[in-house]
Parts: sequence; structure tokens; C-alpha cells
Amino acid sequence: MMNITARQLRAFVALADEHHFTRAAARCHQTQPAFSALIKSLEDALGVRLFERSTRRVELTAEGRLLNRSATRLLRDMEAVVQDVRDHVAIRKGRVSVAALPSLAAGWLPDIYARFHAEHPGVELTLHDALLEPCLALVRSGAADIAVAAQGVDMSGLDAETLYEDAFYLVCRDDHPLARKRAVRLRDIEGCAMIQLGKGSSVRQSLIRNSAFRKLGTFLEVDHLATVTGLVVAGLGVSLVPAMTLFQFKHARLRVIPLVRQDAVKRSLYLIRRSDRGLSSAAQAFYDVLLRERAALGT
Amino acid sequence: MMNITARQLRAFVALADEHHFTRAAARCHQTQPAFSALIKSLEDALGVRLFERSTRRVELTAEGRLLNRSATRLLRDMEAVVQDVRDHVAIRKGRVSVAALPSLAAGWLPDIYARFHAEHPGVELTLHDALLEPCLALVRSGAADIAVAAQGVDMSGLDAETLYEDAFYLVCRDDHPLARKRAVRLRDIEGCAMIQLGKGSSVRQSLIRNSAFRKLGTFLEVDHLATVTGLVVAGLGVSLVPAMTLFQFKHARLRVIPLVRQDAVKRSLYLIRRSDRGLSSAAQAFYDVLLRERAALGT
DNA sequence: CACACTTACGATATTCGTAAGGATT
DNA sequence: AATCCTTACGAATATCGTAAGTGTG
Repeated sequence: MMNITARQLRAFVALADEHHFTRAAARCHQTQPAFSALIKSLEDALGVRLFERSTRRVELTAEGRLLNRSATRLLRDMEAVVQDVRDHVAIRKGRVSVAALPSLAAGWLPDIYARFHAEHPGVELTLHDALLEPCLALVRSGAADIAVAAQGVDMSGLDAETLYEDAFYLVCRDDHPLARKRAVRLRDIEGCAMIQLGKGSSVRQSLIRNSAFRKLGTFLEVDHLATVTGLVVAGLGVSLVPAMTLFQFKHARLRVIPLVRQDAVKRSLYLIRRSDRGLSSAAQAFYDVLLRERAALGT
Repeated sequence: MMNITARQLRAFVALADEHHFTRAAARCHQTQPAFSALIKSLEDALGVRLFERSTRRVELTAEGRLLNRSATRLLRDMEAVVQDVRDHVAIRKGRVSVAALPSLAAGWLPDIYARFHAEHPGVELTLHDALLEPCLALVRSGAADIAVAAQGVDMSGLDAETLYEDAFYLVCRDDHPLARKRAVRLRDIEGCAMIQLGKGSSVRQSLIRNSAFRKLGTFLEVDHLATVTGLVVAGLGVSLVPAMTLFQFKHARLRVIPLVRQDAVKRSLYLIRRSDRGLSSAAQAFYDVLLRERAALGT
């Protein structure tokens, strides 16, 4: 029947090259009679003699020359396809697209990206920094492999693996009345001018979900953490933000103060992916790195 | 190992298409367990799972999608190459190049070309009309598959199969003294003004080789048979030409007269090809047609 | 419980390597 | 006589189909 194998093509090319059964057989790591049979099987499959052979001469026939023009290319194509798949499996090639909340995208992930890229330089990395719902939408649509985010309202079709419990801290200027405290209570903050992130942010959502913190006033509402920093530095108010965002508040005049244990509030962060399909090898490797980094987060 | 078969690729494409083992197996004319094993063998060869399968869902993995993009093209390429070879074997495609003496190229071959083309419209035909030595050179170099010609001085590396013994006839105008004879003797011609072809022509060579005819005078020497015709019609002389050229002398005022048996002279025509390589299927088919037509030449 | 993929297993077909055969120089 | 391709043949391997097993909706 019409079932050509890569081995037949390799044998054909080797023989067309060597003009010698014994040598071509050796090149294919076979005994010569087995190699002969392999050539014969190809000739039978094609219904035509591909080599004129006597004991002293091995030459391509007209049809052999015809096949020879295509066979090398065909074989190379074939091996390229196989190699490509293997490169992806071995994570020498690939693409990973991650969607992450802005705080994580700017604070936690860059180092991980750098290390992953150093280990797998052939893999294209994409990072979407987006608010919670857009993050989930990216994963749902397949545009992103993984989201690093909080849970959304609708998590159907998504798998969430707990990543980190991100504790909130009070951020204030050094001349604020609370600036000297080692830990603050909810009650301490209630009277303060609060600078909050927009309601689409997971930081704000986490506070809204917590009944104790829901009644906190909002003096100003902004979209970006950097703006919060600026406003607090300017002395317009204080803010409550999770640990993962604190890299934004490294400033000489700012103080970061934990909440006392009984008033602690956290936002839960998850690794999120589609439940209906597995990850590519590269994406799985990235996912595994994220899981491994989770341990380091505890410190 | 790395031995991909066409069947594996066909199975893969079928399953990627159907998303259903049982249906894909049927499409490949196999039982479902055998088909399963075939997919598994491909997955093992590539070292990666290509389908996510539960009993209710069959979906491509990321690597499967990667392969799917190439597999269809690869399979089509493969089948195209095989089909191309088979088309050549079945003489639906191909190329035949024939070198023939001018007399044969113009007189005998055109009909054969027409019939061969009607039977094998996909085969490209080339006809080189050339004198004897160029004809042989074309075959020797591989530029022509077959020559229809006389034997040359050097026939090494060439096989010659007898085609036809081409008897010479006297051609003269109707008012010539010999025009009324039923057959002429060598002696009758010796005094005539002879119009001859150039010494490179096989017609002239055949006469030169025959000792009895070597002493014939040459009144005029020209290159083309058509010119001979014109000169004879003009009454400048007579000519001796082989039967295969007589189509050139169909003219109301010309007479064609055989030689008496004891003075008969012939040129031998051969089918000539390289002895060191076989013919392509198409060329062989053409060769066979020429051999078959040889029988018709006897009449 | 019905459908669908996997595993088990014996039968068949293919492929392999060793050894003998035959052709060419 | 030496080289080298083919054929012969028993052994190892692969593939097939039937039947039983397993998991999912």
C-alpha cells in the first residue's frame, strides 16, 4: 500500500548518496540484506525500480532521480517538524503568556521572568498586566495560559491554585500620628483620610469583601499604585495596601506598619488556568516555577 | 526511535479532525484499538501526549496543535511526491526526448508522435532533428533518450537495435531517359548527373560505405532533401535516396524507380540508446511504440 | 447503563540478522 | 579470487483484531 516511512526515505537518500548498498546500510545502522529489503519495500510501494544495480554499479533509474529530487527535501521537512515538536517538549522553543494583576506584574514577576528566560532563552514570554476581570478573561479566551490574580465572581471553567495570602499594611508619611506605632488597629485607621484604589482593582475588592473594612472612608480614589505613593508622600492621607505592592512605597518619608493580628486582612492570590485544557510544556514549566516561588513568598 | 510513518500522520490528522477515536479509526479502515495503538506509537515517537482524551472528549494538546499545523502539509507533500512518481510510472507524466535523422524526423516520426501524445497527453515530447553524429552525441550526453539513426563510427556506450533496412531508389524527372524503366541498374546511373546530400548525412554515408556506389559522380551537393527535390524537378540531375525520404519527392513530374535486386543498396536504421542506464517509463513506452511501428515499416 | 477509550492477549505479518547463492570484474 | 547484491530462513518484533476492563456522563 501507500505507506512511506521516514526510514525508507533515509535509506533511499543514503543509497542515492553512496551508490553502494553495504556502505549505505552501515550508515543506516543495518545489515546489508536488511537494507536491501528496505529499498525493495520502497520500490514495491512505489511500483517502480529506483536503482539499477549490478554487483559493480548502483545507479539511480529515471524514476529514482525523480524521487531523489524530492526525497531529501521531504525528509528534511519531516525531521524539522519532529524536531520542532521535540524542541517544544524540551522547552527549547515555545510561548508562555501570563496575565497578572498590576502589582504582581510590576513587583513579583519580573525577577521570575528574568530567571525563566535565562533558563529557557528560546521561549517567548508575554506578560499582560491587567485588573482582575480582564486577567480572567484573557485566560478564558486562551490569550493567556496562566493568570496570577485573585478569584473573580465567576470562576467557571477555571482552575485556581492558592498562591499566597497577601497581608495588608498601613502606609503613611513619617509625620503622621500613626507613623511611630509598631502595629495599628482597624480602629486607629477609621478616622484617617484614606487613599484607595479603584473598585476594579483586586486590592480594593479585598477590602470591600471584608465587612470590617468596608466602612472605611474614601478620601481619594485613584487607578495606579504609583499615584497612591505620590499622594501619601504629599501628606494627603494614608493607604492600606497588600505586601506585594510595598515595593512601590520604598520612600524615605514613608512608613509601612502591619495591622495587629486580630484586625489582619488579606487578599488571596491564585494561579489560575483553564480547566478544560492542559498547558503547553513551556507554560507548564512556567507554572511549576511559579509554584516553587510560592514557597519563597512566605518569608 | 524517530521513524514517523505516513500512516501515523494520517491517523493523527484523522483524529484531530474527528475528535473521536472510533470514527477516525473507521476512516483509516482499522479497528479502534489498533488505531489507539497507532496514535500512541506516534506520541511515543515524539515523546509527548498529542491528545487530551477522556471517554467523552478528545482534544489536541498544545503540542498536538503544533503538530497539526505541519502534519497536514507534510502529509500532502508526501502523497504528492508518491503520486508524482506513480504518475511517471503510469506515463501520465514524463518527458521523452528523441533525436532523429532529418528524413525520419520529418517523414516517419510525426505520426508516431501524434499517436503517442494522444495516448499519453501528459508526457512532454521533444524531437531533435539532426545529422547522424549530433544525434549520437545527444544520446551520449543524456540530452536525448533515444536516437533513430544509422550507426556512427564510434558506438561505444550505446545500444543499437535494428529498426529498418531502408532501400535506395532512383529519383528522376519524367522526361529523363530512365523515367520509363521499372527498375534500374547501377550501370544505368553511372553516367547521370547526381545530386547528392552532404557527407555528414547518413544517406550519403551509406552510399560512400558501399564500394559499388562510391564511384558515382557528384554533380551537386546540397544539405536538405527539399533542395534535392527542387533540383531534380528543375531537371538538373537525378538522385539516389532511401525509401524513408520518398515523402519529399511526391511531385507530378518526378518518378521513383527501384534498383534491380543485384544492385540494391540500403542504409540500416537503428534505435539507439545509452547502454549504461535504462529508460524512464515514458521513454521506454515510446521505445516500445517505435519497435511496434517497425513491423509496419516492412510494408 | 451506555458509550468510548485503554489494556490484555493470541494470531498474523513484518523486519531482522545469519548464512548461502549468484553475478561481475 | 574477491567483491557485492540477492535469496533463504528462522528468530525477534510489531501490528492486528477480538474481548475484557475502566471511566465518564
